[in-house]
Amino acid sequence: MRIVVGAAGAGRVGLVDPSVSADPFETVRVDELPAIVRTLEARRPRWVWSDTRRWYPRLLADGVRVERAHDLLLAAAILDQSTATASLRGEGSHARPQWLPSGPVEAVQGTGVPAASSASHASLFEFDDFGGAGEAGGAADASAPGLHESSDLIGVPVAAVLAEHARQLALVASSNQPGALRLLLAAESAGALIGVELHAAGLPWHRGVHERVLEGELGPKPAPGRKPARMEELAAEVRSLLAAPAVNLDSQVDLLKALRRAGIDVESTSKWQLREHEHPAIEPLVAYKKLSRLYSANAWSWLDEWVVDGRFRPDYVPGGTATGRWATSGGGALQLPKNVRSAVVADPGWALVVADAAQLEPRVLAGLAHDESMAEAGRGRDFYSGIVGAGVVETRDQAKVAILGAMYGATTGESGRLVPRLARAYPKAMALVDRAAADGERGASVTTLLGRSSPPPGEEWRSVQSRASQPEATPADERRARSRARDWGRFTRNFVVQGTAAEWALCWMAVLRPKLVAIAAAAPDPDQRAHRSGAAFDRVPHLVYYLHDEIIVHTPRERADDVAVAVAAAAAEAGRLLFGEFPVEFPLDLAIVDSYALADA
DNA sequence: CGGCGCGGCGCC
DNA sequence: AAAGGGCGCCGCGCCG
Repeated sequence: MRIVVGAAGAGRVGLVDPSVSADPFETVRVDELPAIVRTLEARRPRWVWSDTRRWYPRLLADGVRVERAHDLLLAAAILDQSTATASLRGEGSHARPQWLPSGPVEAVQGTGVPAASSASHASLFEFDDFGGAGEAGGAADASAPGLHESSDLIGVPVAAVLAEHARQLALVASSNQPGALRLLLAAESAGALIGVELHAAGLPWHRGVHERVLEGELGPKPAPGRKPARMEELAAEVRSLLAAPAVNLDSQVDLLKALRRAGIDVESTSKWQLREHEHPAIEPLVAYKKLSRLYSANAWSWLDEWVVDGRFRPDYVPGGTATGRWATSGGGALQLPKNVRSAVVADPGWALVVADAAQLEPRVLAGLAHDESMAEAGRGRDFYSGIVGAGVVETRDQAKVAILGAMYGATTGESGRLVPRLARAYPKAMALVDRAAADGERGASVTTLLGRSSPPPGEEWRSVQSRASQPEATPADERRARSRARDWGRFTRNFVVQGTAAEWALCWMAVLRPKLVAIAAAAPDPDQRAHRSGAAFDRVPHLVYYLHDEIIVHTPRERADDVAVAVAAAAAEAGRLLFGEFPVEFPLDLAIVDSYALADA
């Protein structure tokens, strides 16, 4: 059963069961929505709405979780780009509606939900009607090129939502691969629910532990306007050793001049170039840069801005990148330096189940290409050792750079030299990525296993290519065109692997999520008040972090073993959803820990 | 003053 | 050790 949700006049929401009628079976005030959703959820519907990131925080704030959704915004971004639907879209009934922003998925402003509390959230439901007054008029603005910060898709009339849902179902049904697309849209929509839940739940963050890390590396918190003591010391040392008493180490231009005057022949100030030179100033300079990064990105001001009541709540953007990986907006959640991860600490009585998929991308490639030899190398624990065991290369490090080189399109260095050996051992896998690169080089789209397609190259790219094919093209034109073509080919080569890996990860989480709910239900908490008070995650194991191929579940300690079993089972199920009975394995590195920092050990 | 491109670097 | 793909955030420095 599906229930389509949309605006139905001033301050009201209409609920439609499309299998029965196009007219709402229920119309409620917006503040009544959580209650009715909670009731109807017992029938396990798939909720169809314009934009999960607009609708779901308001429900979750009242403690209402939903199991299934269909996110029209994310689904449209996939369907309107996919080669699987290419022959159908565009005209007539397949035209994308004007209320649906085109272009990449962007951050939604103002979805931040305060820490779960029992306060009334009625005010969170006040939305502008479709085309109504105020900034939300963007929804009715046919010229709107992208997703305006102010556009508010909860104001779209339920009839328009229903029509778009029908359009999408028709596109899927008449596509080249309806089964795969259905799975992708379900997984993408589950990801949207999870993204909102990750924000609402927050990552448990221990300010004291974090501050001890900072003091250990940087020294005490500096006074306003000052830099940390350890950075000042290193800066003074560098200035002295470069004989450049006034150089500003934070200025790339300034620093580069000083380095060259000191006889260090570098073209940039990047760490890897510096490391190729011998000079006493280099070690303290690299140390300064590392501390500078920590100080500006993840130190005291980051703590003040991002950690509230012991939780880090980044804004996740499911579908935020071309390949289907997520992005985040603010907080840098996907770039947390390893040395501050010790601050991720389970609540008392709780544990963290940390799991990452070992060598996910090469395994996905083996499955995509149906390369039995490559899958065989991954059977068991360590994929790279399997390649060594098969006699393809001599060392694990070689296996790793060769595989990365094959997936990223390396042409030079050790990686480039090793790739041909990989190609001889695993011709099917190599042919798949080579084909993806060749498609990209001629400007064609490539498509993941489940049907997400790469964006076309831009106008500028096409004009560079067409200029090079003119009779009067110069050798420089041709070189430039070849170079740009190969750049795009490296993108499409990686796209199919990275994008399909993102699909695996979405399926992993989508399968896991109801298992976590079931674990809580199987051993109900004696104290039920927490649920009724509106806190969605009290006593329930729940996802608190997601990083491309890695997840963290925060769970009552006595449920941690069950959670670990569920996480592993979900990984195996995800493999079957994508690759059926093809024998590619997806082993996890999994740990039950109090602190994220302990999961690496 | 804010906006933006860039170099650099954190993560996968 | 970097190389090859995907990102976001920071400070700097230039621009209007």
